[in-house]
Amino acid sequence: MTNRSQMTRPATRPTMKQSPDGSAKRTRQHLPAAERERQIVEAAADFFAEHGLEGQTRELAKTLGITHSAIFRYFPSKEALIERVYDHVFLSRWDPDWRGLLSDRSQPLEQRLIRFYHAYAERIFDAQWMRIFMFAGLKGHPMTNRYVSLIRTQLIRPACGELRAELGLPTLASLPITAREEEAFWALHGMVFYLGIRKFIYGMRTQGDQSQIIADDVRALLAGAPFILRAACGTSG
Amino acid sequence: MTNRSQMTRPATRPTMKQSPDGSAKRTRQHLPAAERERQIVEAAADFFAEHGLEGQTRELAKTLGITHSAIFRYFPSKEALIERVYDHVFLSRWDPDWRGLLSDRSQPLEQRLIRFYHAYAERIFDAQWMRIFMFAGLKGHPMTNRYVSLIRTQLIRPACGELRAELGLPTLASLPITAREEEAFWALHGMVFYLGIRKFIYGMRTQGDQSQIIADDVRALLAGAPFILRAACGTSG
DNA sequence: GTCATTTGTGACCGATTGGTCATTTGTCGT
DNA sequence: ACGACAAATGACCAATCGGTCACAAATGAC
Repeated sequence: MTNRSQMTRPATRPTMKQSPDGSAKRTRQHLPAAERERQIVEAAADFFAEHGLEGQTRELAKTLGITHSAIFRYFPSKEALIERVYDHVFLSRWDPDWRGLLSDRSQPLEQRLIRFYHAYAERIFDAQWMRIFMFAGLKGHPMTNRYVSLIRTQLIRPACGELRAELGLPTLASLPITAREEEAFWALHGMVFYLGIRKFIYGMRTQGDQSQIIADDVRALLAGAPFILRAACGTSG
Repeated sequence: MTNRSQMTRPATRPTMKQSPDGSAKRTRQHLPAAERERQIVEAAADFFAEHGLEGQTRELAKTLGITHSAIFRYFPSKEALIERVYDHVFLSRWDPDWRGLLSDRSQPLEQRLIRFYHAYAERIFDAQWMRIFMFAGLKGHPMTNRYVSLIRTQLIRPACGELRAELGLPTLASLPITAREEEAFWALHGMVFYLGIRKFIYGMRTQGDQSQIIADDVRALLAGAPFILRAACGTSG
């Protein structure tokens, strides 16, 4: 479980008051609405990542030291809270600069892909992202489709174009992209993504240098891809 | 959603009786205990695969045309039913012959891996397997760990040994396996597995010839693996 | 300090949940 | 045809769920 929440959340532990009998007792704490809302979303992201989207609001509230009624002051329904969690976890974790990085022909494609997947893994390899994404996918949430489209238009297809250029093959504009060459880069994506699955869904402890592994993955694919692309472009299937 | 259940389940549609007023009315159906139990497990596999392990027993019962009380005649608790579903879905979907196939040096490793992953995909690429496995993983069920161990001992490590043999590198017995070379084959596994994720978790419609894709994946990895293995064996890291 | 504002509480609601059990009803041997 | 046994039902239970609301209690402006 990530500790990001505890690190970014300001230290607002409930004040303690001394009871007449001497026992410490936490008093009710009133936070500014905006701050409390932030806290709830962040805590909900951790909570739903761990317990699934069916986790109870009462238990979530307990991790915040409030009652579940308080949550409904900020969100009209649990579903609305979950949508906010989606936004919080997924929105703008995709760096628009990555699109430029992939097309930067001043460095070899191998280097670009290694740099990209290094940065990408850095962004999405945590329990919040990986697990909530899986929960959402299993639930059939449309967010999943939006994400897949993003990957295809911003990563897979550009990468196909770049590899064609590096191999001196026709451009995507002149020769339509084939399913087979798209699949080559989906394969690379799967290699990296599966690292995250093993770690955050299977709960395997990671072994080996992740940067090394990602670099190996990229090099392996680029070693085999020329054969695939030349065949795919030749037979167009 | 797979139709396997409907195909293997015998045609035992409830008998219809004519009511006095002329409307058709289904009568109560008494099945032999063993047969009903089989039906419940198979229906539960489909049901939980679609709705998740938190799906209600009442709804599951509805798909069988019985009441949820009947389920508890055969299973002491919902949890017990789920365990039975795990067994039904996962047990003996791993073909022990695969271990021999991987070590059959009468054919090149490329062919062996392609044949293996073709058969493997055939077995696990359905909604029951893929989705229930993900649900179980997210839940932290120990079955996941057992599965990963199986893959490692029966697939990853043997494959590493075979590739070393094909490249004329030291045997696993003489030079310990490294995390880096294991990761090479986890990468291949991830490529194939991610195909299933896209199809059954993301709900993407498949495009392209799956056999072709798997063959491309294997060839790509084997094209890049020699570099990885030689480096890993040389530096032992 | 005082008081209005607004944050948070706790009791409550109705629907849903897994699970139980006395009763009903199909099925099969005779 | 008929009884005995097993299979299935439906009413019921207690716990849990998301959500509401009247009220209590911090907080900040003055």
